[in-house]
Amino acid sequence: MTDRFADKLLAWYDQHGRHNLPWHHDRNAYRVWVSEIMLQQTQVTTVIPYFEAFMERFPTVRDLAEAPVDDVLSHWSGLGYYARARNLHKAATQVVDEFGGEFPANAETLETLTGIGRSTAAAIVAQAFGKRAAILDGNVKRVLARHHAVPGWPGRTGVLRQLWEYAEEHTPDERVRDYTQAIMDLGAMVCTRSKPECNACPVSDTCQAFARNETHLYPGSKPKKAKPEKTTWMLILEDTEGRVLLERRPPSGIWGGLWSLPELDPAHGADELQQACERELGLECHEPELISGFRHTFSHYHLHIQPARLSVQRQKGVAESGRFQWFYPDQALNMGLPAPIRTLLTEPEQTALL
DNA sequence: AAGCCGGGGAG
DNA sequence: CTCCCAGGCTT
Repeated sequence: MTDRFADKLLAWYDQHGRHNLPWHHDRNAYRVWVSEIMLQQTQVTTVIPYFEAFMERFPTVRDLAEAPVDDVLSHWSGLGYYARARNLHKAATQVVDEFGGEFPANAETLETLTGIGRSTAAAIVAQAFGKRAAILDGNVKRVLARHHAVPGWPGRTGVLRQLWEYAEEHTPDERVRDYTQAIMDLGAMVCTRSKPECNACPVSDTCQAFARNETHLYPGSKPKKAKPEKTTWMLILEDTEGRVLLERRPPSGIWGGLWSLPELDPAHGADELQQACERELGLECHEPELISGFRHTFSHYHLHIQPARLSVQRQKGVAESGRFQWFYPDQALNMGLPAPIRTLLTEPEQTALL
């Protein structure tokens, strides 16, 4: 490239970039790696408090590798995409067992670690080791799609390949660490999704979308499809000591590995909950108290959650075996809970009359 | 190539 | 409400 894209970006970054994010301090491969995983599909402002707490609890990759996965999930609770946490824990053991606790300094080897793909590997190589590597996250996709007027949704293979080519082309040999931060900062602060501040952009003079006054057309938007609606009963089962029953979710699938409330099929009417609890959970309960339901939206479907509280008078065996366990409220809140379940257990719930 | 996998910020 | 965020894995 002869348009000095990187030089202009770096000059802007020196003046206006974000130089004080938590993972910029005490920079090492471990901290960079954790931040990159947390930042996948997650905004910076959301990540910051999670990153701080996580580093307090797991200061090194060995601390992480030696920790119970439940401990890792509890620190991920509310952040979403929990496979990231499971993969992070697994990768930590890989780093310790296969690489003696030292992160590999090249992208190809980093990609053998669970949860690290092409862009994350490049980010670690550049940020932690200062070696040349091209990244392509959501910010960079938007900047490059506009700058080169690349049509189409970046989820399409051809569009993605074209963007990777531009990403490689613009990545400089010098100051790669600053450059990767600079192009992400530009995307986050100037070349924003809506109403970009092209007046403040250091590369607007060579931006094709800006020249055509068509920044709003790039990048192409994702084709949307309707999300199915699902419904479930969520049971707040309390024993005589004030403990609540939680169920560990299967290791894969939605909320994989997290502790959640026992559920019942929505085909059951409210008047059948007592029987169902006894038959399916082995719990003799009092009358259910219905709590106002709410809708929770996932990336690919909506879930209507209908909570019901039942006092348990006698256990007849089944529960407290395998995946079911009783917790005192403060214990429960220290577990890896899905965000809506945490809210449900925390907020003073409004009760609806049956 | 398309689906799966969360939760929240911002408009 | 919609859109998308420092994506990767599975099918």
